[in-house]
Amino acid sequence: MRIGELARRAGVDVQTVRYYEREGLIEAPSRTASGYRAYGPQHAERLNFIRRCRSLDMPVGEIKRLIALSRDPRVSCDEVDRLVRAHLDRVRAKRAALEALERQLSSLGAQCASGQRVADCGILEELIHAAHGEACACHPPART
Amino acid sequence: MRIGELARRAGVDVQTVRYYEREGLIEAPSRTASGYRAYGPQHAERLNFIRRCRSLDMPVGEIKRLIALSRDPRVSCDEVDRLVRAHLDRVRAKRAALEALERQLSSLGAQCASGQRVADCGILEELIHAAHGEACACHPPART
DNA sequence: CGAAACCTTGTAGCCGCTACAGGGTCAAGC
DNA sequence: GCTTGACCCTGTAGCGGCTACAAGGTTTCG
Repeated sequence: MRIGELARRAGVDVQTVRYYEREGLIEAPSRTASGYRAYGPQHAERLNFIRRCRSLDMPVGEIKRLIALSRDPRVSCDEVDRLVRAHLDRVRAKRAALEALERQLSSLGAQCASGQRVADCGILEELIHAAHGEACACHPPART
Repeated sequence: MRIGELARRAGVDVQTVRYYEREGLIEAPSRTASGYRAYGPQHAERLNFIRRCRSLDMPVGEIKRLIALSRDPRVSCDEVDRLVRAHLDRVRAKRAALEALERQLSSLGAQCASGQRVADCGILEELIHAAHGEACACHPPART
C-alpha cells in the first residue's frame, strides 16, 4: 500500500502521514525501488490508533508515549491511566473556561441595539469601559 | 512611559506589546533620543482594550477590525454586533465539542482497573479496538 | 565606575498540521 | 514512443499568539 491509499483509508492528508513519521509516531516503512513508501496493514492500524487519540485531542507527544507503553505489555497500565485522566482534567478545565467565556460574550452581545452608530455602540462601550480599568476576572492588573 | 511599565500595567509581556505593534494593533509610539519607545496614556488604554478582547479569545485580526471600526463613529455598529455574535457562535461550538470529548474521555478512563499490565489495559484496548475499524463519530472512514 | 535593570533588533521555537516548489515515477491511452 | 495525469519524493515556509533567546546599547543606582 502506498502513502496515498493509507492516508485515504484513515481519512487524513498524505502530508499528515509523513508528519507522523517525522515525529516518530509511525515507523518508517520499507521503500520500493523508486523510493516510494510501502505500507502494510500494521501501519494502517497504527495510523488509526493515532487518529483515534487525536480525535480525543491528545497531544502528539502523549500519543507517542502511549505507543511506547503499549509496546511493552509487562508495564503496569497506571501510567496510561494517569495520562488519560490528566488529559481529561485539561479538557474539563478548558470546557469550564469556555462556558465562562460564553456567558461573557452573550451578555456583551446583548449590549447592542442594532442600527446605532458605533459612537453609541454598547458593545464597544463595554469593551472600552473595561479597558478604562474596571476589575474583571479575565483581565487582572498584573500577571501571576 | 517606557515599554516595560506599559506592559506591567496591562499584565502582559514586553514582547507581546512589540508583537501588537508589528501586527498593527497599537500605533508605533514616538521614540526617545536613544531609540526607546515612549508611550502615552492612550497607548495604555488601547492595550487594555486589546487584552480585554483577547481575554474573550477574539483573534487578533478581529480586534484589529474592531479598532478600525471604533475609529469612525459614524459607521453603523452592525458589523461590531455581527463580529461579536459570530465569535460567540464559534465559542459555543467549541464548548459543545469539548463536552462530547469530555464524555468520551471519562468513559475511556473508566475502562482502567488500576494495577493491571498494559497487555490487559482497558484503555489501550478500547483505543486499539476502535482503531480496528469500529465506527465512531469522531473518526470517520473518509474526510468530508 | 561598575553592576543591574532596562531597552533595541532580529531570529527561532511552540503545536499540528497545510501548502507550496521543484522535481521523479508510473500506468493508460494514442 | 510519447504525452497526459495521477501519484510520489524532499525541503521549506506558513498559520496564531505569543515566548525565548542572542547580542548589543542605555539608564539608573550605589
